[in-house]
Amino acid sequence: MADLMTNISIMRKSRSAAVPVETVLPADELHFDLIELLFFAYRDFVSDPDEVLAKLGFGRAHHRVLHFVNRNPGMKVAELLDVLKITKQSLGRVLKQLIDEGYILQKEGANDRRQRLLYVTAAGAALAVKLAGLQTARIARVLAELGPDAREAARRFLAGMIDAEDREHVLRLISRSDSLANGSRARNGAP
Amino acid sequence: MADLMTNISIMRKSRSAAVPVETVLPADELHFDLIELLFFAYRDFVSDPDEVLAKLGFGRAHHRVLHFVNRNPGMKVAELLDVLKITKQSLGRVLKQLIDEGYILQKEGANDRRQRLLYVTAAGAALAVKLAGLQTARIARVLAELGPDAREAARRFLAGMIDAEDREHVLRLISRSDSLANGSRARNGAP
DNA sequence: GTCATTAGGTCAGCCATGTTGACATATTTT
DNA sequence: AAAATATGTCAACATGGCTGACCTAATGAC
Repeated sequence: MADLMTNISIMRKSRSAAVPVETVLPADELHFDLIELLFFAYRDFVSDPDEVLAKLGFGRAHHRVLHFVNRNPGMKVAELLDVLKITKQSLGRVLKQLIDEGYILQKEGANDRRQRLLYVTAAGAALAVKLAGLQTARIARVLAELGPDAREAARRFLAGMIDAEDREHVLRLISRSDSLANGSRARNGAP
Repeated sequence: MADLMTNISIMRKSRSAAVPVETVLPADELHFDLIELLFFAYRDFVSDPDEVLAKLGFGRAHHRVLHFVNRNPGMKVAELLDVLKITKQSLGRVLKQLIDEGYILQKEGANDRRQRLLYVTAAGAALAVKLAGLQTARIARVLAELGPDAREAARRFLAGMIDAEDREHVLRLISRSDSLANGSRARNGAP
């Protein structure tokens, strides 16, 4: 623990020095504001859906599953596991409930009959859109307040925050969903 | 559940119509990209601290407590509860561990002796700074990639995402911490 | 055609962190 | 003296992560 304090001492000294010292991470440049803003923003960002979900006996875990299945109709269980980065046992619990209650259904893969491709039902799509609508309303209000460049700036900042190794994969997922979701939802809404 | 589908139908129709219909929330304007970017960005944003904390037997809950106490030396338990928006029982569990393991300590309030004012110890400050440094490194990389306006744009976007009722309070907390943290950490590091 | 691999499911139990409700103690306020 | 406040604590429960073990069905390699 003592070695950790060394950093602090270095940082204090660098404050009084006229020229910047080669500090590991100057305390005065810690982005406390953005760290805390991310915490508060995310907390409130998920709070609107939470209320709706609670009435249905669902939680955030259900929301994530429903959201990504809605956005990627026909996705494989393995893909969903990869996106959510949870274990199949954790996924299994919430997925089973969503299936039992009629929000998601599975179809055998055409090529590979081991696969269980995931689709939202009509009710599932409705709920997913309702929840996305709540979050969109919050986002849209902010973007309207901030002007035309805010959206792209937010996109770039958030995309940059993603782990470099995952970033391309995630961005591809997001844009692939963009093109898929509208066309396929109409066809596959109740497959 | 049927009434939920009404929205969908309206939205589908608005797609094929030449003129925009008065939709509740057009599906084509749902901010799916930002919704998902926030999910992935936040997930990775907390992942670096998580690894460090896990080695110490702590979790995210400990991180939040340590962070805000470090940033607001001498804050009251009630204030911390208000910021974190959890119950005192939940807080009590993690706070007790942080105190027992020497990262946080309490002092009786000078005016009101019922109060237990919270301070980080030297070890607590070191850990808090270390964790903030990890998150700062991620943020700094992004800001450097995006140019000089990115920081203010991110601040505005994230601040706007906070519930309107809380926003002023939170922003005051963040700026109050800015002015407090540096001066008081030196004085109160080991009170 | 057999066998290893893959996709997925399931059971059992543990852990972290949130919740409610009830109650205790010390201190301050009225 | 009584009421209100700040904090702590016990007990019980829910959610949603985790590991480990084991199962079926289907595919792919040889």
